[in-house]
Amino acid sequence: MNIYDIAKEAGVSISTVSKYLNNKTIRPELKTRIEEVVAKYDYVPSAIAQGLVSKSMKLVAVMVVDIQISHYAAAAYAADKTLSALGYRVIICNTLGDEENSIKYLDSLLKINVDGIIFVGSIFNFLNKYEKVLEKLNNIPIISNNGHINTKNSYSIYVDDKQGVYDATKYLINKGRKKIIYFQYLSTTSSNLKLQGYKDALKEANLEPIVFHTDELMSGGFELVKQLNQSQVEVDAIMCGEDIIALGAISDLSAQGYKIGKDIDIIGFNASLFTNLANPKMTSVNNKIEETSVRSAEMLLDIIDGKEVHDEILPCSLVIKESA
Amino acid sequence: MNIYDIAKEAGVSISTVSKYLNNKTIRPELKTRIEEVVAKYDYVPSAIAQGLVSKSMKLVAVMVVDIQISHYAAAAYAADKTLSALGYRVIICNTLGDEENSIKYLDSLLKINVDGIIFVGSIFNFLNKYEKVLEKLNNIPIISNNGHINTKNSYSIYVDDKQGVYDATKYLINKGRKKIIYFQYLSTTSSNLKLQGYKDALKEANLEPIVFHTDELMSGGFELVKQLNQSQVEVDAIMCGEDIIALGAISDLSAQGYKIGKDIDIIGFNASLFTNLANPKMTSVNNKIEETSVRSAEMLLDIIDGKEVHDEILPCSLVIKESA
DNA sequence: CTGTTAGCGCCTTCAT
DNA sequence: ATGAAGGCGCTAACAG
Repeated sequence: MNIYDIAKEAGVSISTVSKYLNNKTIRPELKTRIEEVVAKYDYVPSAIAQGLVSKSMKLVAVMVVDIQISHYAAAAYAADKTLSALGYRVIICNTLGDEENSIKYLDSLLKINVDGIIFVGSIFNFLNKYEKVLEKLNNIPIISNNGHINTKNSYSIYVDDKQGVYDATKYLINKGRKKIIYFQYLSTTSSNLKLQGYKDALKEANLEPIVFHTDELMSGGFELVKQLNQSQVEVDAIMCGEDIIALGAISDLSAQGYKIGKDIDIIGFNASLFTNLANPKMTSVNNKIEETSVRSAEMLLDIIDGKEVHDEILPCSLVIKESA
Repeated sequence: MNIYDIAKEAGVSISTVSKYLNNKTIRPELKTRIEEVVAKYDYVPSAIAQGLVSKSMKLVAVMVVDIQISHYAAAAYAADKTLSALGYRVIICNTLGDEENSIKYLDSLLKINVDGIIFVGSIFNFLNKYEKVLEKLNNIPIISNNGHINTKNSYSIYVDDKQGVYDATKYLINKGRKKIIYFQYLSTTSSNLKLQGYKDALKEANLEPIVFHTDELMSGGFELVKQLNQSQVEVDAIMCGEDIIALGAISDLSAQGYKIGKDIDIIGFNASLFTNLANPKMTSVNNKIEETSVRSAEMLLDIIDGKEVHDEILPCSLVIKESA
C-alpha cells in the first residue's frame, strides 16, 4: 500500500494525497475521500521514502558508555522519553568506553543520516583527537552532556559536580557535624571535582578532610566501611561520591547498630532510585541527570530547527530525605 | 557525494560502483579506481536509499518496559551488543508498561520498516488482545523473550522461571527450613510462574505456603518486611521474586538484628549485580537474561535470513552465595 | 563484466 | 487548489 494506491482509490493524484499527509490545505471533499481510504487500509507513509527526499528520518542517537550503569540508564531514559514524545525515534549506542567501537557506531549513524547525536559524559571528549571523525560530524547537530565536542554544530550542557558536593558538605557542617569523611569511587575528572567540593567546604570550616577510596562499585560501600572501622577514625558523617556506595555504607552501618541520620549522617550522590532502596531513605545530591538529559534533547531539537542555542550549566541541588 | 559523483570521477557507470559496494566481481582495474575515489571522499552509501530499494535498513528494535531496571538494561545491553556486532543498528524502546505507548512505538517502528523486533518480558503478551496490531505485525520477524506474540513470523525463547524458584525453594527445604515464605512483586505471567514454583515445592514437602505481595520495586522489600512483622508469621526463610526486593529485605532484617544466612535464609531472583550489594552477598536464581538476550538476537537474525527457527527454553540455575 | 534503464515511495516545483 | 513530471540515491534486471 503506497501513495499511488491511495490516490487511485480516492480518485485523486498522488500530490494531493501528499498534500493531505502533510496537512496542506486541500478541498474538504477530497480530504474526506482520502481520509476514508487511508483509514480503510491503515495506511502509513514510509518514513524511508520520506527520508530519501527530506533528508530526515526523525532519528536521533544517544551515545552512552554503558546502559547497565544506572546513571547512564537514567540519561538515556530521559532523553528517549523527551525525543519520542516529539515524534523522534531514538537509537541508544553502548560504546563500552571503547574508542574504536564508538567511531564504528558513528559511521553507522552517519550512514542512516541521523538528525542529531547526544553524547552523555565527558568521556566522549576523546573524539576531539580524531580530526577525520570531527570532519564527518561537522555539520550534524550535537549536544554533549557534561562534555564538549569540537564541531561547528555542537553545544554543551554541564552540571556543577563540585558545587553539589560543596553544598552537601556545608549542610552537614551547618548541622553541627565535625568529623565528616569522604568515600570516593574512582578518580575520574568528575569524581575529582566532587572530592574538591568536599575539601573546599571543610577547609572553610577549618576541619580536616579524611578520604577513603575504592574502585569497586557494588561492594564498595562495605569495603569502605571496613577501611573506616579498621582506621579507628572517629566519624559523625559520611559524604559519598555515589549513591550505591552510600547504600552499602548505610546497610552495613545499620547492621552494626548505628542509627543512620542520628548517630551518623550519610549523603549519597546522584539522587537515583537507590535512595529509596536505603533504610532510612537516603539524602543525596541531585546532579540533575534527568534535567540535563531532557534539556539535551530539547537543545538538540532547537539546533535541528535552526533556533539559536547556547551552552548551559546547571547547579546541583540537595535532596534531603532521612539519612542526613 | 553520491553514487553518481563517484562513478563520474572514477570513469565508470553507477551500476559498476553499486557492484563494487556490494562486493560483486568487477574488473580489478575498475575496482582500484573506484576504491581510490571512495577513499578520497570517505564516501559511504546512504542506508536510506538502500533501504528504499532493499526494504531493509538493518535496523532492529528492542522493546523493554524500563531501561532503568537492571534486568531490562542487561537484556537490552546483551541484545544490542550481539546485533550491532553483526552490522545491525538497534532502537531501544522504553514502553513504561503502558499499552497505548507501546502501540505508538510499534507504529513508529513499522513506519521505518524495522527488520525485526525483540520483546523482552511476558508483559508484552498484552499485544495479543489487539487484533489490529497483530495484523500489522504479522509479517515482521519477532522474538519474544519469555513471552509469546501471536503472529506468523514470531518465535519465543523462554527461561523456566517456575523451575528456577522450585529448585531454589527445594534447596531451602533440603537445608532444613520449615517456615518458608514468598515475597511476590507484581502479578505478571512470569511472576505468577515463579510463585507456582514456590507452591509446588512446598506442597511436595507438605508445608504451608505464605505469600506477601507488593507492587513497589524499590521500597518493596521494606514494605514486605513490615507486612511480615505485623503478621507475626514465624519464618526461617524468604524466597523473593526479585533481587531488589530481596536486597531491601536483607538490609532491613539485618538492621533488626537477624543474622542473614543463619537465623534466616533469603534468596533473590535474577542473579543481578545487586547480589553483591547485599551484605551478606545474596544467593539468587540466575534466570539467564544475558544468554536469552543474545540468543534472541541470534534467532531474530535467523528468521530474517530465512533459516528455520524453533522456540527454545533455558533452565534457571541457582547461584549460591551467603544469604542462603 | 559493464552500462543503460526502470523502479523503490515520496515530496516539490511548475503549469493549469 | 490540483495534477504532471522530475528527482532524492540506490539496486536490479536487461542488453550489449
